[in-house]
Amino acid sequence: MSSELNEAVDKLKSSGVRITPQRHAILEYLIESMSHPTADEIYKALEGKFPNMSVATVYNNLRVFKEVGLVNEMTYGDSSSRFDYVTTDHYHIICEKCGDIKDFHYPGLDEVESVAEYVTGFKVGKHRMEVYGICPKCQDASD
Amino acid sequence: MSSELNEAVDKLKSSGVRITPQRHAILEYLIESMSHPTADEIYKALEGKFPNMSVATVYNNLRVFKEVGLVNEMTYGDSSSRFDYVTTDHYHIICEKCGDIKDFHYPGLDEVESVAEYVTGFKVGKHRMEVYGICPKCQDASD
DNA sequence: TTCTTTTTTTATAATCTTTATAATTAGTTT
DNA sequence: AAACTAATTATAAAGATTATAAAAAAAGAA
Repeated sequence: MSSELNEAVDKLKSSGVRITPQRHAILEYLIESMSHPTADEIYKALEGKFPNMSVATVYNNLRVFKEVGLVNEMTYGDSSSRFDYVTTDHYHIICEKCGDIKDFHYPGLDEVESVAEYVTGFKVGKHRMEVYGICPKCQDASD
Repeated sequence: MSSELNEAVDKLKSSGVRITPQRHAILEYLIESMSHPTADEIYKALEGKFPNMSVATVYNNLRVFKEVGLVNEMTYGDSSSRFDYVTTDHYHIICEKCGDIKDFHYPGLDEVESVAEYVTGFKVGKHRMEVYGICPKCQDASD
């Protein structure tokens, strides 16, 4: 079991959340797969291990993880949300052709937050940013 | 009729898009309301003028406007997309309590785009950013 | 352990947003 | 006006997510 998974489980326990087999498996998948799956992808990926698991369980637990701060929900124009296991600060870059999502690191946009706060009078909590473009694979494909 | 609406109509005409009464009304609402309405809000707002208009018409035309570049679709975790009439470059700040969305100006994040491009090998096209916080009204309300 | 209580999961139905389809209507072109 | 094209309407369908109630599992108390 990866140390990240251990930490996540500890964080859940200390928040008073029970670790059920389903929860463990969903968390594990989120961490190990290193991807940004939809709820349905998670559901399908765990079908083998839990043939009787309900989609509702996936959604319910993703919500629980979100509330604890372990998971981030990301929404794009198309269809379904994607879920991202929260690690160190990073942003996402998304391919407009194939939909692939990659992480990239960049210092937090603190200045934007303070300007926004000053200009609008809002009390700023967080921000969201993504970059869109064409991934290397799709660039090659169109040659 | 506002000059912005005129410009928008011209842009549509020169893109070969017919100006139907419904299209005109949807555009007008987007520009004059100064808000970030959902498709359904637009539909309801125009019920008086067009009692027989179909929701599909709203969606269809929002897509047309998007393709021409007049309108931006914004998706958040909750329910439905919001549509923003594209004016000068601006970002959005969103109240986490009441959902209110305000514009604020900030220079485009060109550096983030180039870093992302360099690090990931993507060919970058655009980015998206929003700031989240609590609006002045909701701050007062919780005193 | 056994009983009781609470939480979680399952199965299913319902809701809501968005898209697809086919028929009708409106607008353009000749 | 006739023919053609595009837009709108009405409706159904699809897809994602949430709600509900019953069953199962886990935790706590006696």
